[in-house]
Amino acid sequence: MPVSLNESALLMSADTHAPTPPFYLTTAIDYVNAAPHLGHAYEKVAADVVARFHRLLGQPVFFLTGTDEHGIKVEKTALQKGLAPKAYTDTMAPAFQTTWDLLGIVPDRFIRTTDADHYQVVAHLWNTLKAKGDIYKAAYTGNYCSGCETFLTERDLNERGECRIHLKTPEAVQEENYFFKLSAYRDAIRTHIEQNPNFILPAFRAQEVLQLLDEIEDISVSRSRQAVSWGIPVPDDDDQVIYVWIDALSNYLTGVGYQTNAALYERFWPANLHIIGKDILRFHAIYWPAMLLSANIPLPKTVFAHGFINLNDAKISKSIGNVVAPQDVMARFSLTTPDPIRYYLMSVTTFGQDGNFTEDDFKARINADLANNLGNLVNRSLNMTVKYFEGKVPTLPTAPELLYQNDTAYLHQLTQEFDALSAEEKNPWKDGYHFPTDPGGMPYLNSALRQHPHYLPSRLWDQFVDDVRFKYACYDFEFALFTTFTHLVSPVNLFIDQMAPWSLAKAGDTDALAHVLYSVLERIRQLAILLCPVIPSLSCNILCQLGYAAENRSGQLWINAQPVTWNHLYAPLPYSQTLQPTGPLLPRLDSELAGTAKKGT
RNA sequence: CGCGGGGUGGAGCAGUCCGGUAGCUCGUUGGGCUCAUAACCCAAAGGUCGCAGGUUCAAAUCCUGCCCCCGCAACCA
Repeated sequence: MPVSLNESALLMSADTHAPTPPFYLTTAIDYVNAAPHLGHAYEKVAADVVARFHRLLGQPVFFLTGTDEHGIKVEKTALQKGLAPKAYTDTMAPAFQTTWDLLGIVPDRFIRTTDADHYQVVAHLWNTLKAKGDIYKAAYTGNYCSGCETFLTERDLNERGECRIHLKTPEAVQEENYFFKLSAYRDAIRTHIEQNPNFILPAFRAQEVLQLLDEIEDISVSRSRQAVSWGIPVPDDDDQVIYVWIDALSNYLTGVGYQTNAALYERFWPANLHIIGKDILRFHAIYWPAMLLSANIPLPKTVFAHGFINLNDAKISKSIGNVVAPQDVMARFSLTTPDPIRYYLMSVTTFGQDGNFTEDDFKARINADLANNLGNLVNRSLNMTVKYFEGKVPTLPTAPELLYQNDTAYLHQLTQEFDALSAEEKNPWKDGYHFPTDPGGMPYLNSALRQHPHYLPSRLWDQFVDDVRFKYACYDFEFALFTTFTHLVSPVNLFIDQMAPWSLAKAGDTDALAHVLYSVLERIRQLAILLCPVIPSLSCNILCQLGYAAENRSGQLWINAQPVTWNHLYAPLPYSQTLQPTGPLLPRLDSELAGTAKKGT
């Protein structure tokens, strides 16, 4: 049965009527000198979750990620391997693309800084800045290490000021380079940060940037061709090559067709969100806006600096040798879907803070939330429907289209009760995530369920659903997921225990049984949609098991060849739809089932 | 005296602004149920809230001093 959507009638939340403006987001582009690991994946997963969330809201989304391929390190590595730089990066870029593909990350474009249109954009931007008078030539003094044959930065030096690799004090070498008048934009950027509290997130990072601003000087934006030949040439100066800043940052413009695709560019620029690591905040919060201001291009709305994922409390690092690729995790746990990794990365820590990946914690979280709580809920519910209703969605007296708009006595009662709550209880998320509790210590929703087990519809449920949406919109993935599992998934399990459908079946109370199971299946359907930004393939699996023709492709879910949007939350499960149960959603990690799955794959 | 964040039951955290029975998730133990993936539901155990003083009838929460950890200060995702 096709899903019938009547938006105006079915929508419960007024603001889902809000217009759906385009949403453009980017990740940092990865330097191709090493293979992608869990840390790279973290940022891309987060970006993919944001992209899927905004697609779910019905917004046109453009999601850009890619690789940074120029520079001395790539040049040297290529040389060691006996390859031309481009030939070398041609072997590295696909490693990133296939890893993202494996993780279900679906960018709208994968940009490489070696792409032809990017050369065009960088040259254009350079000329624009130069025409503005913001690029000038001056002497650059750097710490040159003859062993490395390159300029070193502070971090390349040890406590004694020596090159960490060659243990030699680098010599101060001077060369003529082009500089960008960064200092000219100091005040404008400070003002912009102060007036736009969402420009740099989390907020404490904005404070750091404001401090940094006091110290900035003009930056060198080119290198001599002898020092670095692998890069985009400076227009009209064969001796100079554009250094990383202008080259790498401008990928965000190239990606949406700046100078090459006016329709795309005008639709999506300025970017809504640059997701970056905390290590490169300075460049995105100061250098990048300065260049854009100079070129008279509107600034991005938000730069979000995320933290790093540690591995067993240690920084992921080649020298420590604890680099773990997403593929390693999938192999270790015989995963057939990347969703556990996605779920773990998004729930392990508050986005913006550092997180920590350990095998034990991974196993514990995935088992507790995805296998036991959600997976078992799906499994037991479908199982009972097969057993008691021959695998078809039970039929209720009320037409499904009316479930979410009928002002039944029950809803009336619930509404009254809800309205009687104090303001604080109605908005449990004010300030510090307060959990209103009944005297038994359970969250209020559970208390309500005890008293009103036939809880379709439920304003409390919708309250939490709205809260989940709000948390996603704020990039608070941890709490979006926490709320989903604690206040939405768990209560459905509780509901089943309270109603004991197996007892109803024995007593032959078919009406009550139908109501209970329909309610449960309908909630499961909603949960699949709510969770799809993070665990799209499991969500798709659930919808398929519920009997829908569902697909997970192009970075979103589809039902009957239509993209799933937030409105689908209130397009209830059709009666009599035939379920297609396929067994446990996700085997417990390290369980016998997991072992079986291992043999199977 | 650089700026900022933090030290709460086994783990990870909330609560601190606006003092008043110490809360959540996971884990552990016991019980229940049987539809289910050793699952689900219920209950219990477990903390002198970094240390020392002070204010107060009352301090995790306010004041003072001290100890420890972490982030930022030109390119490590």
